[in-house]
Amino acid sequence: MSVRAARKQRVNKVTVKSQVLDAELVEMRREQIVAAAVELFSRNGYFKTTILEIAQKAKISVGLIYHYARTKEDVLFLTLMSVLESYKREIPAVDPHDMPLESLWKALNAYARVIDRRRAAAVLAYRSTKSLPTAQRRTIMQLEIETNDLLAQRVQACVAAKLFRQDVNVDLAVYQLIMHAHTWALKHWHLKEIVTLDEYIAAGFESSVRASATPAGLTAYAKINRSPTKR
Amino acid sequence: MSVRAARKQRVNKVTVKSQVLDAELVEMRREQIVAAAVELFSRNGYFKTTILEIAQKAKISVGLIYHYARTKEDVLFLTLMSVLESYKREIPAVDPHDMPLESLWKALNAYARVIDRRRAAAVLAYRSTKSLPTAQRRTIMQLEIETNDLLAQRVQACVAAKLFRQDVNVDLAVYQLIMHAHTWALKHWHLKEIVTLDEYIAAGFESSVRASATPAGLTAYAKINRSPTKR
DNA sequence: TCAGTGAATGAATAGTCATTCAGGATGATC
DNA sequence: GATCATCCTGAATGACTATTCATTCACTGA
Repeated sequence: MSVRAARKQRVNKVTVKSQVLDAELVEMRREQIVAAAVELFSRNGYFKTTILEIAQKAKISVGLIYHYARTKEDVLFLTLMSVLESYKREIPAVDPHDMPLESLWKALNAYARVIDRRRAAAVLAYRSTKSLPTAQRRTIMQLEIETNDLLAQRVQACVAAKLFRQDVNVDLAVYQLIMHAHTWALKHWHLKEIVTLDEYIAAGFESSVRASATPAGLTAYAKINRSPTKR
Repeated sequence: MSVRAARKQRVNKVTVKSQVLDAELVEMRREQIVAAAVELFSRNGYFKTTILEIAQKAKISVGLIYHYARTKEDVLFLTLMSVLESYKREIPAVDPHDMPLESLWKALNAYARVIDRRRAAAVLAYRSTKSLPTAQRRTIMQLEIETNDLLAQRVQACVAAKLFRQDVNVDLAVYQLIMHAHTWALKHWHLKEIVTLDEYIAAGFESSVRASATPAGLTAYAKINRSPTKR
């Protein structure tokens, strides 16, 4: 658990109210709405997308959207939550057979690859989070921290195993990894010209290891680097 | 000059037309408008900011804005160009007395510090560039590349001096430095809790050096790291 | 068959805001 | 002091769109 997470404030779970009672139906309809919204928001931005367009793409009426979300902002919130949750979900649980460095490598890989698959959505999060009311924005940030913690645990394990120096700032190291992945989406227009995704991920991991590892850690890294685990 | 820049397409200089003839006046008024716009766009976002608000903050009439810009999008373009130009301007010329690594360090420092001073504006660029018509967006990207080239030259110098390995991907290394600085603005809400700006810049530089340097480079780095140049 | 309930519809409402334009002000030139 | 060029103003226009709500629909159970 990261320093930051340890002293996180209690955040009230922010939920979006629905007029519809059937929970299963609510989930289904919201998925439908969110699927349409992700696409339109990603392509045209939040403000240029109209509720009518979302309704049409989701094949429901304008009015129905307002049975499942109170405002357009609610739709944005549901959309961003769905995106960020998919990122978090994608990071695999720690495989107890894996060495700490391997485990970190796998997590970074998985994370960077979801970002790659949903690049437009990743950019959307940067463009639009600020358009949310404070409470909802905080919930988004909270989710981001929870996702980071999944990486933080693995970095921490590397420190514990003396593969990383004892004085590394775990939180900062995690942020560098996370942002490396985000950058792939944010600057894809340029990066795609100079490296492949695989090279890019490998370069980011190498940077991170070189910056933090002990001699033992570097040896372990050299081993991973040769093995087929690193596909 | 970076690989990318070498094969850049010729980009027609995109300019915003003005009804007013006096060039000096145009510059003055636009500065006035942009100053107001940066503040409002940064705080409230492009779409939530109205032309009326900009006019009031700039202490001119709504109509006058339309003498100096054809559309609201033009105002956004002028605003973003002004921000990015200020970033570029801030990177000092290479001091011929400096060693290559020192020169790179100074550039990163200067860059990260402008970003810090104008954090909200840096975030604005990420939020709003996509709201621009294609031609203008391309001009913005072009300016970003030109700024990166100022760092690329210095990284290249490190390679030439055999302080960095011959096989480093200069363009990629530059992007990591640039994004490190941007991240300070994008994730300031979290980073400010875990490091100071100085620590943050130093950490980014160290990562970069550790990732790219030859043994000679590491020695040179250790020297800089002790010297007072690194304020 | 029918009353009752929750879902779904989409036209109407109510506001907002970018953009225009008819008309002033100022100062230079003749 | 009349004419013209240039700059400036802000009320009026015309679109656009989030949100509402009166109605309709579909189903359930008795």
